[in-house]
Amino acid sequence: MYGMELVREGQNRYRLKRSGNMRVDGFVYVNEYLLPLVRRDKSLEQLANAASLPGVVERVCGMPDIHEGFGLPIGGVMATAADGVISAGAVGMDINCGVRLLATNIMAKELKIPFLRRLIERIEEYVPTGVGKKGKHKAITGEIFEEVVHTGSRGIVKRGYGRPEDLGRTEEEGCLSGADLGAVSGEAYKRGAVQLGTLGGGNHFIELQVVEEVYDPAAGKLFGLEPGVLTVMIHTGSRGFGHQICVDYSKSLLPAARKYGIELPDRGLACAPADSKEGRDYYAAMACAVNFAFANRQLITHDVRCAFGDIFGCSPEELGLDLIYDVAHNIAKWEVHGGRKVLVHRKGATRALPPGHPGNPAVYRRTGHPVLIPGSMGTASYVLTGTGAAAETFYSANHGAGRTLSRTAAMKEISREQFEASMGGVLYNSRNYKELLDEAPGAYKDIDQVVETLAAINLTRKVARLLPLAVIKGKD
DNA sequence: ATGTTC
Repeated sequence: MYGMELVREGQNRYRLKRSGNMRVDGFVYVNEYLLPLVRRDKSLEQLANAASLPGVVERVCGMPDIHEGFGLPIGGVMATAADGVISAGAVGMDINCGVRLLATNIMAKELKIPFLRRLIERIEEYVPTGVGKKGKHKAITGEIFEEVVHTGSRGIVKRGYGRPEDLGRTEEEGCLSGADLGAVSGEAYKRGAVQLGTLGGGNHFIELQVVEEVYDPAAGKLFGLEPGVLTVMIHTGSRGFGHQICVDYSKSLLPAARKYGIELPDRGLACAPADSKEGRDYYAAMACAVNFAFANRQLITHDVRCAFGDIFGCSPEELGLDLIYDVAHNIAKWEVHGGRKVLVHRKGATRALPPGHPGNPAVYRRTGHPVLIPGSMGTASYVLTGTGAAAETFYSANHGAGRTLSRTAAMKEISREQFEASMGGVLYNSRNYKELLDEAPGAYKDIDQVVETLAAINLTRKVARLLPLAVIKGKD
């Protein structure tokens, strides 16, 4: 359909030149290791498709962890003007899939392997994991769910599941405004109302980690990250609730696009003008799922703190377990870029505001907020900060390692020996390695390469590298 | 990602 011509624009940056119906160019950020990977699937074609949508501004961006998705590639950023479109497929199935990181005041080397195992077993007693699981908190009723989709983390913290300071350490303070449950289908309501406080499956996890290296001691100190410290990373999203909202609106935005005379390059990019009834409805429903996901991670944080308190035999407060930050990886948000208000769709991309930007929480104004990048199970994760130079990506960074094998390919191609070797002794909760093969480190790109690609050209700054000790994955 | 082939 398009030539997919990539022109090198200096180190690690390639321009996807405008052709066909594209309204803007694309920037794709890859190094020598990642460049061949980006051509193995339909990522570039999907990026070009997004660049053809009405109202798209400046450029579409492909992060180093880019891979083929539904509509927009995962690792894609698209910003649209106030008179442009909003697209459900450009946010993704798992709305506000995201990550939060807790810092303890415990030195990881003090913990023996049997103790770590007891810790993850106790966390699993609190947090249901796996596809289709329902929440355990009897007090979290349908009524609370209805409030939470409008108030996000706030509705959870005010009931005692968290600390007031957690809110200021969450993107959007844990609540995206404009949510309206009236825009959500009965089906989505039914699936979501019972899933608060559940981890889910796929790439979601709770991981115990140790700070291996700190690159920026000043930022590290502010974040509570010093070498040897035990951290907890929580990666989950809006579960069946966000999934159903994406499915519902990907369908209903098809006739809407026709109605407004929008030529769709791909059904996966079904969209409507952001300022239309259909577009506003999607935004209102998406915001419900965003708030659900913030609340979900908040409730799980509470459960993790309880589990630590149980196993250490003290109050969780004595162990630190402070929230460092919580970031969204799949979201569309109104932001000001280049002096105008645009709707930034980030799908598998992390907001990365620069130091001094007023959108940072007060506590992180000087450094820029922490940018949390989970690696695959068994491999390192990173904490970064944004830079002023990243204005060209609408202040966005990559969101993880990014897949290199599909789930089915990974199940078929990775042997038990390869799996165990790649895990390097990291504890995991599953009794059967086969349940985890689709998430094996070998199914993902090299996280160090992905992170270095943006850091090398000053689009991010590395703060710390974290190594996994024990991981809880969703399983049946 | 997902009541994973509603």
